[in-house]
Amino acid sequence: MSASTETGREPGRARVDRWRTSAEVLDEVRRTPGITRVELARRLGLSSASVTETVTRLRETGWLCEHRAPVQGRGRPTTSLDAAPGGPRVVAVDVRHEDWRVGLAGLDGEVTGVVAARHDRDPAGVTAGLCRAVAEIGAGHRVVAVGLAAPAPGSDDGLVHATELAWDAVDLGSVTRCLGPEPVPLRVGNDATLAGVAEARTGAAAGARTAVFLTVEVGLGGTLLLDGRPHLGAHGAAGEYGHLPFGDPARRCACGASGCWGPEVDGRALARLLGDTVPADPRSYAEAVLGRCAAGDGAVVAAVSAAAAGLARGVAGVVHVHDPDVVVLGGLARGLRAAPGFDEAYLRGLMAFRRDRPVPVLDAVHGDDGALHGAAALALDHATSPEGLAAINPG
Amino acid sequence: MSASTETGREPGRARVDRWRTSAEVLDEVRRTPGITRVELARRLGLSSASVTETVTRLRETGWLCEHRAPVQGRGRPTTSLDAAPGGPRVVAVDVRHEDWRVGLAGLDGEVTGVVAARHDRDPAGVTAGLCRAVAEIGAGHRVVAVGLAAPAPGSDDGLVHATELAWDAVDLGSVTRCLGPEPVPLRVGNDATLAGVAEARTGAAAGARTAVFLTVEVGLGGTLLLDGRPHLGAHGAAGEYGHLPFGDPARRCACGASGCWGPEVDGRALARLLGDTVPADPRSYAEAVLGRCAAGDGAVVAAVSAAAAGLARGVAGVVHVHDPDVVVLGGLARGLRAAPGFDEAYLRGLMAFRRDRPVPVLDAVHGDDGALHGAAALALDHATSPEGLAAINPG
DNA sequence: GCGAATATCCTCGTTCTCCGAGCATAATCA
DNA sequence: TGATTATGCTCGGAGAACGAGGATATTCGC
Repeated sequence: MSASTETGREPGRARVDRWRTSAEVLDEVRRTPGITRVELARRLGLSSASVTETVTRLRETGWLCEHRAPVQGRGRPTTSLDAAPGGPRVVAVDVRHEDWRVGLAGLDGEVTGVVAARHDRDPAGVTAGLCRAVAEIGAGHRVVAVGLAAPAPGSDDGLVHATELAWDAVDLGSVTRCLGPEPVPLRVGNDATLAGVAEARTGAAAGARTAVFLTVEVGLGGTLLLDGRPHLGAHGAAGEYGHLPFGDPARRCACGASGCWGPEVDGRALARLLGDTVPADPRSYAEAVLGRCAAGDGAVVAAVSAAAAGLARGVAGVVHVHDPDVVVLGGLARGLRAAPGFDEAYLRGLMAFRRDRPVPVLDAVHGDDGALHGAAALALDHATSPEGLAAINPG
Repeated sequence: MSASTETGREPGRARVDRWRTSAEVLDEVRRTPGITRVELARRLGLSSASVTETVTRLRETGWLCEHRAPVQGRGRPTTSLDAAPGGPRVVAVDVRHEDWRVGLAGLDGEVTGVVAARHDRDPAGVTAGLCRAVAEIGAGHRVVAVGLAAPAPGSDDGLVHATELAWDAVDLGSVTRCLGPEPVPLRVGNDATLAGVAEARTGAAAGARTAVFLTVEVGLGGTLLLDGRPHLGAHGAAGEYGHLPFGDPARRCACGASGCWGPEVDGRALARLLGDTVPADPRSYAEAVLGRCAAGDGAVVAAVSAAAAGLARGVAGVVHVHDPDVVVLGGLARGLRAAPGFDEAYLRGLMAFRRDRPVPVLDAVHGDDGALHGAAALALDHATSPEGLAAINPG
């Protein structure tokens, strides 16, 4: 409806469609590295003849390599498929409040050769620095897409609106132009969203059809992941779990509403519970408090437990709405989950029928690299889509 | 992972794939009845040659009919596509607490010839009655699928687990066997979910990419709709919005948790606010109260407004999480939305940046027929999918 | 150690979708 | 009435997936 500008799709459906099976094969290999040809044929419902054809093409285009699979029993041994070492690459970028990082990833999604630098939030400076780093990292590789994580909603045109960095519409499109004369597509995603994507692909929620990722930094954010893809909402603003009114209705939130969940579980909440003044940097304040909690400071333990209970109660509510396979907690939420009282509060918040088999609540495994790894996944998603493959392989 | 039983998909990918474009065409015609061939080609990126081929096939298989489109200007006039009058049909069934209804629908989704009867929740009796009604309504038509709405989670095997009807695993598969020797697929969906589907297809949320449907009966339920498809969750238990802890944490809910939203906005909440005893039938009690509210009874208006404010506050929270294009309210929620104070409480509950353009909150338009219409949509979804079309058209 | 059994891979000819080009058709405009 | 314009139809070609059958590489049994 609203995409009338994008529908100038010239009749080239067949050009794209011929890569559809290849895209599905690459998806399976990403999901299950080392998958055998036989298993691949079974999952996709392809005949062995078609697998031969498709795999041959993906080997010729550099994506896949094959090697003998360990023999299982009688019969001719099959081969397993993996990302080819010299294959196409994507560049992953994570722009954070005070620094940025750039890395390189292949089909397996592993980010290597990470380069980092601090920045002063000056758009021109950041752009120039990123350009250099991207060009340097991508040199000698066939870079087919760039994924970028930022404290900003997603975008495909390179315009980044990051209010936290005071960036209105900074054009980061030039970052891809340093890679060569050929245009390289750039995908931008929200950092918390992409951290969730990383967990859903290769982290604590790997394999989950429905997963919820929640992270506490300053406030609380997250994303609903369906088959590893984040639900972004109508305007890319979904996932504001921190502004569910689970808290005290009398307490105003900086967002303009009241009773918000986020300010009840982060560093500001801990300061309030401990009688401290509002911390300038709630993130590091909270880390310090969690450290004292682990050391066994009685008053601190009580405060952290109170925040943890508030977090747990809300997680139960979120479970009721989404019915996920798993809930993954990132950032400070991991520390709160470890606090005494979390599990009890979680069970108490669940509907009775769920208590026998409560939805698992797990710690994120990507840690600080979640957004960067998610950015690589975002770029690979594009590059391995039928559209992306068709764009890379003309003719 | 868990669907290892279903993967016995014999290499027949091509058999199914050849109907993919046909399925897309049928989807477009459902979305936009009377769509022209030119517009169709534009949206799907098809050449006119391919449109000719696909439309010819869908005319020959009875799905579509064509007639001259009103001329726009110069040039050869195009034709518009519609559901063929004599085309394939689906049967829609809605099983409710005390009665059931059965109707017939074509590609346009309009349910006609509805037959209804009361029942006593006896599985055998209901099955027999439905069988007769389905056979009678389907007689003389080419019925290609049956959709069934029930107060139960979805299923594809005909086994219905409806705790509210005290049905553990009632097999309604026989309902489709009355239609003839050929097996007809049966799809079962939750009634509230399907009411949401109906709104997302042809109701207040038509065209929305992301929509939220919330309905208040006894308690509060709903569903998140993505491109008209409900998010069911890992176990089909998603959408328990009524058990988000938006309410008073001191108030225990029958579900086992506390502070649940649902009991704060339904008939039980109204009774509490008015100082009445807990009503035996909260649904009809609430309707009576809403009637007195409309009549202007002061105390009643205050009570209804309080419940409406609780509903509105929670709707704002749900908006923050899902960022929908629209929120649709069904059941008693419509009455609450009309109460004084709803809009103000909704705006107050929203994050400040959303208040300039608040996500619209609209009344459901399908009324009591939502679940029945959604069941028809569910059946049509299956019948017009590539798999469904391939199953109907052998060879 | 060697043939039988087994499971997989590859080759070949067929089928079917979608396409582009060119022509046919049906309206408006002058 | 003919020029213009937009659309539909026909036809041959490109390419994906398939089924069948032969080739290949392993284990099993003796």
